[in-house]
Amino acid sequence: MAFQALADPSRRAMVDRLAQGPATVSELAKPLAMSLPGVMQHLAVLEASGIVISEKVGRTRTCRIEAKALSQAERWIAERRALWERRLDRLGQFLDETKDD
Amino acid sequence: MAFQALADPSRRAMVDRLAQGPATVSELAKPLAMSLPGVMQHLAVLEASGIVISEKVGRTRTCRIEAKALSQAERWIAERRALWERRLDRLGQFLDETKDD
DNA sequence: ATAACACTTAAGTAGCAACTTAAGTATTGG
DNA sequence: CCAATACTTAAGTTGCTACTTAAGTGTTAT
Repeated sequence: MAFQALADPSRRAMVDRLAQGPATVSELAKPLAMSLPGVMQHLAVLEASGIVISEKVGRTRTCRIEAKALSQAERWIAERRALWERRLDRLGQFLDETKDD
Repeated sequence: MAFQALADPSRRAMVDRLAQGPATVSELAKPLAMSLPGVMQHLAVLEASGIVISEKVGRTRTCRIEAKALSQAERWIAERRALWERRLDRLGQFLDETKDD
């Protein structure tokens, strides 16, 4: 669900902003050429994916990044890439070892 | 565009398979409960994102992972996470340094 | 030649995703 | 109190996504 969440440019902009530190919904919305309900919907997707957590105090909701969900997505990619690159390395090694036949 | 590509479970399954090594379109399709044209469309998305490269020889098309595109997506996440975690570290440090006032 | 194989193209459809506007609910400062 | 603030809910629209089937195009084995 994390990749789904990161697939949208507006949501990536929100994550980008939150990487600098917590922000309110309005602060997230400000740079986004979009209505506030639109931002809320994106926020809901980010929260459902576990990438963002928010908490309401008084009338303002403050959002922050949950690093764990980001790590998980990061690791998914890293594992596949590592598998593939290890394969390429073995292939290269094999070619080197057999090149003077 | 990479996150968009990785957002779909069928496409992730294809990447998963390709991480083990190159495969033909039919091989990718086999475990996928989907018509071949459906698989072709997913493949097109993966290729457009740069995550997969394919080459046709004779009547078979062989697909493989392009690690560069995966690294790029991985780094996008890593950078944001690092930024956020560095922030948390600074905060923890600050709290430690001022805890005996 | 011709049949089987491995895609490929085209065209259509159902459902989802990303918005919108309008109206509503708590908080908070004056 | 009441107006402004900061979201929140509901409902509708539009466009895109993930499929499908049907009908190709080359390639290879017989």
